[in-house]
Amino acid sequence: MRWSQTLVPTLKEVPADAEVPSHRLMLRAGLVRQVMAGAYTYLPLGWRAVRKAAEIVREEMEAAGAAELHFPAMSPIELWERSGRREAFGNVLLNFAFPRGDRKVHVALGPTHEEPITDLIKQSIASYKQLPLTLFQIQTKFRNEERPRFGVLRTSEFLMKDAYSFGTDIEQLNASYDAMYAAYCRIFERCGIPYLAVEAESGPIGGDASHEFMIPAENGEDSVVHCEASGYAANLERAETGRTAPQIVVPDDVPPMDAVATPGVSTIEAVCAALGVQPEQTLKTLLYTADAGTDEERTVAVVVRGDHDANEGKIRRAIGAATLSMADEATVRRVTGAPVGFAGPVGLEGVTLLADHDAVTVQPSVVGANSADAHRTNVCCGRDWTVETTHDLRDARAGDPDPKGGGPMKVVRGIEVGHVFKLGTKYSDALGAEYLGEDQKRRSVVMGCYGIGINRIVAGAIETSHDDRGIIWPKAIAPYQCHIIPLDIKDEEVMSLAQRFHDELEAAGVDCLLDDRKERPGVKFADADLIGLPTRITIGKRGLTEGVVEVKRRTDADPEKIAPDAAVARVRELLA
RNA sequence: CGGGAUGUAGCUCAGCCUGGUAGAGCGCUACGUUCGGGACGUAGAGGCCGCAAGUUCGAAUCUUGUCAUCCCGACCA
Repeated sequence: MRWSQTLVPTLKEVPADAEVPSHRLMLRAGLVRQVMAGAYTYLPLGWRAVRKAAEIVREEMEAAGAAELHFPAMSPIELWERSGRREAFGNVLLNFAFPRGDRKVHVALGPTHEEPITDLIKQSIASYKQLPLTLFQIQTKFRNEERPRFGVLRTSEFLMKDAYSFGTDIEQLNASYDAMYAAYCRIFERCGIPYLAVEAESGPIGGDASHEFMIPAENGEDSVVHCEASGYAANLERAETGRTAPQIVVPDDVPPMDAVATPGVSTIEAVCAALGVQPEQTLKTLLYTADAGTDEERTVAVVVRGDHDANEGKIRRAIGAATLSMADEATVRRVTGAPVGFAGPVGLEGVTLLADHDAVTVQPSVVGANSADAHRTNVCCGRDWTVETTHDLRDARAGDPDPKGGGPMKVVRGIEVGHVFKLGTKYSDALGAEYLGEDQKRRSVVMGCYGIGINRIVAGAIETSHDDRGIIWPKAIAPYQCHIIPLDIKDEEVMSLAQRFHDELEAAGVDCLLDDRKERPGVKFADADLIGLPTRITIGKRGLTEGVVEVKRRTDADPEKIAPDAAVARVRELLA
């Protein structure tokens, strides 16, 4: 491809709205342009990279035994009502009605495609003999992001590969899941991006097992707890800590507990300022309502150290509740006799009281007094309040012991590029996708679902691979693999050699961008570094008089001078 | 949805406080000189100063409203 025949609007200056490196570079290198918040146009170079990533995904999906199909972006809102996800997605689900004849058609734009595909399976699968089956598609998805950000990393419209597996039982599900997991590893390896497979909560979609594939990156939106020694990796919501229940020891030199007036002081920060203590010397008591609206509804008080964050998933599992939410203000008043901000474990009644492992080692501690505008000091667990045992109830932190015993864990940021999880029968139950088993019984199909954000592969690659001059593309997803720069486009020998390199490389399957603009060398070199194609051939009059052209990788500091006849072979070697 | 900031040429920004007919650099066009890491000169093109209402003889500038974009937080199958 000649530069003059495509559109590569590179930018010398950084657009003011771009903050993260991938966003700035994608704009500067002419890969994308913003249309509105959360929606981007992919220009020729950016789109080529997306297509290359998508093709790798497609190949590996097919190699793993999945068949591609394609859904419309729109589907009837009823489908989403039947599964209960119109409600669950809320404003995230883009949906609208439009007139058709004398009636209204109400559609949703797919944020993912569990509903349409389950409906399809309901219609097409009748027997266990047709299972297992894995289908996938690469499609534009729509989600009304409340806050789009980080350029192309978080948008309201994005390209996603989603695959769904259907099986008769858990064994078939597990086999499909493992095959997808392995395919994902191959995909990210082929794309040349670093990744981490981390244990994850399966979230509102349900299911009982889930992994996220993350690109470690400073600007990632998610936190990953990781131990290199043991290989343990989990996202923050999920990460266990290797802590165990400590012995509760009451120090014998602590004076009796005392009440202090703390008018209007309702946050840990304010308590510390008012009483001159550190957050880790305080305890916070959080009130939750478990299983709201059921017979099992109850109030739960959770005590964690002042500087720690409670983890709702862990609390929910500790008490075996199906749902858990922060208690409302009325409940807090009823239980503690005080407004929000003054709860404490001392004398708290009528609630299930839970404490995190670290909470009982704060001796003495500062806690809320369960009365307005007051706190207690010199509080000791085992003396002034007590629990039978303690649990792991808080978010993991850097330095926490690894549950696999590997040693202190680190917390790193990551960009989620892929997610695999076992759905079970949530959607097949809701939408009636059943098969007839060998035993003559009808059962719901057991499903798994597996997503990859294609745009995120591209943005994530740039986020993790660039320098101060521009992008450094991994070979597999670079828009072109070789950048050919004729320095003097009016010189016939230079130009015909450039064209020859282009044609020979293309014939050999190496795609090339030939910079045929009438620009000064400095401009061409700077743009070449910005765009960051893996290899570059420079052809100049000066070199030709010495009988050489220059070949270099984007990552090389200096070019190598070689005979023109050897250039094509050299480039192919460098790309191999 | 809460908090903060910003909208002036294709891009980065000045001008606004103190109202008087719109500026710079980069980019773009033409010509000349240059020509191996973002050249120089000369001459040009390019602006409902986000939008609306108001105050005023007069608004980029003051007031009110509104829209958009970015950042932090909440949210995020």
